[in-house]
Amino acid sequence: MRSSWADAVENSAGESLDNAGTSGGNERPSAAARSAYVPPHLRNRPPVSEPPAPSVGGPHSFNDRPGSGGPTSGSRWGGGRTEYGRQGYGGGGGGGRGSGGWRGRGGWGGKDREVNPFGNDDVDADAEPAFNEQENSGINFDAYEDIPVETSGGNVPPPVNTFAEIDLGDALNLNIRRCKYVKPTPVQRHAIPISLAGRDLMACAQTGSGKTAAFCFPIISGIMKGNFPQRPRGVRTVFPLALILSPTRELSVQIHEEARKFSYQTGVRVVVAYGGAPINQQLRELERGVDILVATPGRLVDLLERAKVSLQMIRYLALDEADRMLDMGFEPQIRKIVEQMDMPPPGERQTMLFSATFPKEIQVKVRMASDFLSNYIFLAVGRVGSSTDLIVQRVEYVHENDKRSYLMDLIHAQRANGVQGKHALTLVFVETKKGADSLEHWLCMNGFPATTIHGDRTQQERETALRSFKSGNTPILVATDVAARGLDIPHVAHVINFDLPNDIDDYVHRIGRTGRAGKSGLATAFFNENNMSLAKSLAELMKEANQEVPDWLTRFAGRASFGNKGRRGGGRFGGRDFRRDSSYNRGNNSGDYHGGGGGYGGSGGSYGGGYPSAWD
DNA sequence: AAAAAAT
Repeated sequence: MRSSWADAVENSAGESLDNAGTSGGNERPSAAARSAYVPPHLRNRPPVSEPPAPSVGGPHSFNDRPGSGGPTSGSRWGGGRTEYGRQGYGGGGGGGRGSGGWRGRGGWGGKDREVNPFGNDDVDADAEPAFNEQENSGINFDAYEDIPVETSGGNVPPPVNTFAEIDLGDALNLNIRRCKYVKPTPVQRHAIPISLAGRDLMACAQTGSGKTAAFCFPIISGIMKGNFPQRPRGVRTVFPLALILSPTRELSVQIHEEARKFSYQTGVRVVVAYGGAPINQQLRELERGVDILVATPGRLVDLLERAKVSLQMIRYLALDEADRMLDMGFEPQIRKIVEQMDMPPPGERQTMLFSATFPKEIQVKVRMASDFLSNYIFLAVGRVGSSTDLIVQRVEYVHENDKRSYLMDLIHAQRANGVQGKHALTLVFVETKKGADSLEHWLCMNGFPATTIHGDRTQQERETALRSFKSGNTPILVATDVAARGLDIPHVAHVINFDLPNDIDDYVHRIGRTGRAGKSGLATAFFNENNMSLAKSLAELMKEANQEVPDWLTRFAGRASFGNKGRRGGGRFGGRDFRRDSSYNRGNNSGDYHGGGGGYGGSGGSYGGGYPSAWD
């Protein structure tokens, strides 16, 4: 009954933007309207009219590598980009509030004016934003109806239904309109009031559901309205008020781009710092003043050790992809930043942890209740577009040696169906950096325009590859897990797990690169004997998302001898508050959380032993 | 075991 590869791709690719699978949908934009959609983060770019004509040099002509004859975008620091570091605009400039900190030195005034991150369609801050586009927000809100929401902790502020209900301030409200956000997504509805109330937060919301805005809005609003002590001047150290950490450089860049839009003409300045790029330009940006610093951990530690940045004025700390930030590889760095530098302790700062997944092990191991958070609220918003029916998930048994030929079938089917191109991007995940290079080379040799992103490439190559993919010039991107989390790439129609990850959470994040903003997508996985440890959790995840689970996978999942772990308390939500798990409210663990960090509010008693665990 | 993240 299951159809062939080619059928699978044809069927899903043709409808991948239409078969959202939810009821209603009568207001879904037409195909024509959709193709006119320009995602927020691309609206300030020069229009990509036509891809450069492929040079006659063969398959490599689409490659973005140096000397390959592909499109040559300017490098971030090579002067090719126009949206950064423009000088000589004359004086004036925005600055919603004229007090305090670096603004005393001139703020946006002086030589440079704040560059409009919304591009040319927004000529004047006072003018009515252009609302003549077909789409309103790019978000399919039909997909967000009846999302299960779980909150726990004491005195949880009630959710809001509109942005108007929240007093975020005029300047920020204007930017929300410029972003064409008409109403908050579920995670925003719940998280923003919690955050505005000053509460710490651990938030689980599925991929593509608007987490960035959920933590940016309260931070920007708080900085605009807050009265902060004058920050030291005349020293070469800068004192940001907010810190946003993320696990990859590209994600930090993306968060920075979003945050710049949200903070446009609010007087709040956002700066990004990450490795692999020359530090001097980042230092110059910092010295011009910084309220919100977006950074990757390594570069931030470097800046702290050089005393270029001090965290002693931090009032807001946000960890995006927080479970990744606190896993084995990152935890020491994060602890150093959060606990061993000059950052104020929990309670004196507001801490927000966001992720689409929150394995219980992370919550427990790091003991975030007492280490990172103070009297926090746990929020879980059911997955939309990630492991729901918004993403059609397929898994096929493919031996290692057959993978390339299967991949070729998939891509051929897409091309034959005429859906390859700018609006049907294919993201292929592999396990290793070498594997990524090798597969990219093979695809190019076979006439398929592919590029690759992984940690062995230079930062310039990585960013060029991502741009080339996003623009559709190179509609196939081969990636390692560096691209698994957080990246918002519109028009990814198909995620292929050429090599499956070992961890089901990584799978969730990977397939979440499609089905963004309530749109649907397709995810295909190649499964073989090397992936047995994933069988049980994968089968459970797919079943939970109403996906068709092949019989052979169900059989593998049932064999305990494979050391299957199952889904670690994932359940209907992206995660759950470990405080609700009875096993952590008994025995020697309980003291860590009830006695340690000041508890978690008045309703704590209801989480005593014996709480029925519907998810374990 | 691999990937990511400072130089």
